[in-house]
Amino acid sequence: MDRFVANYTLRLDSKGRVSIPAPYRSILGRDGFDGLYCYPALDRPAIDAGGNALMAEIEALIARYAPFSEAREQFAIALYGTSETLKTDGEGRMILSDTLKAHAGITDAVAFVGLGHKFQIWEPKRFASQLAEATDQVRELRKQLGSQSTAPGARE
Amino acid sequence: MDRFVANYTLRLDSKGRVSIPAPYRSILGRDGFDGLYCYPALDRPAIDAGGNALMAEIEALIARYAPFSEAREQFAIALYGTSETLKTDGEGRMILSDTLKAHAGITDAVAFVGLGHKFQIWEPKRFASQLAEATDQVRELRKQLGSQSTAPGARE
DNA sequence: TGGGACTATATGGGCGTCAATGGAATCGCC
DNA sequence: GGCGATTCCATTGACGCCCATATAGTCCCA
Repeated sequence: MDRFVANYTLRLDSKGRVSIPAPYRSILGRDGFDGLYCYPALDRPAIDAGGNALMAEIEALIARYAPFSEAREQFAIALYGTSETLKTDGEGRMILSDTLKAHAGITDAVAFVGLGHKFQIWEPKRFASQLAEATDQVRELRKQLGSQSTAPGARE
Repeated sequence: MDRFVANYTLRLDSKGRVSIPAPYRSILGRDGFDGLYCYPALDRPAIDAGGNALMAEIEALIARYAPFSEAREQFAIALYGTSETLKTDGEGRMILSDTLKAHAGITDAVAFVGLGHKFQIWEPKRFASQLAEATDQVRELRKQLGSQSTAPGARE
């Protein structure tokens, strides 16, 4: 299966449009999705985005609960209620809603970050610091790993 | 299959009319439903609404119980008995009945909230707090899922 | 191997159409 | 003949769609 990888930083034009990186577009195309399915990430100032694969994932999560059950309604409100299917124009651009931009703190540029089956959209500066933090953590973890004689396996 | 997603807040005009969001209208149209099937949500200050798909779901729910059983009668009364089929005007607007507006506490604006196979209509402020609650619950559940070794599609 | 043509991607802008909303006009029932 | 309800028309702002330009990477060919 195709995966979203790498990261790209692109600018919004005066009308708030952003090009979806061409590599991502072709993956979405093969996924058979016209447009872009996205929603605010739960505990990060970022936007989760993808195609049918991502939507199926959300659906599976909700489908585990019986119709009309309390839990299902709550999930549906939080997940479907905040999801959007953005249209793309002939040039492969989209327009982020104000809600999404506010959640991620996006103003005039965005960073697309591939996460495999989906990708995230960040405000570039926030992504940079997020990436630095993640890198630090990995570096720290490597130090610990390096001092061990046996293969990793222990958590923390 | 098309799903109701995202949320839109629209205002009632002086005659109590509200536009049904265009994306929802097109889904209802494809569903082959003229008008809007709706009823007060069972345990929330909101209105459940949809088309043929929603009606079929309710029918399936009721059909699970034996004819003339107490449960079936109760469900039928609660759901069918309170359902309404609202007409839409040429511009895709509807007029909520006083009963429905009272149930949801609606006065001069409403929030349409996509839940996949159906959507709900809320008083905007109430929806905001409900959404916050639902999001917290999902976030909490995701933590639990994240601690499992085989996490099903958890929302990042 | 270096240069030039070509292609594709990102970006900018103009314009027509549609959606949301407001109000007027018409029809119906009492 | 009122009065509410329904249908029709008007406005405005946003959005979709189209075309233009630039820049970078690629390919071809001398």
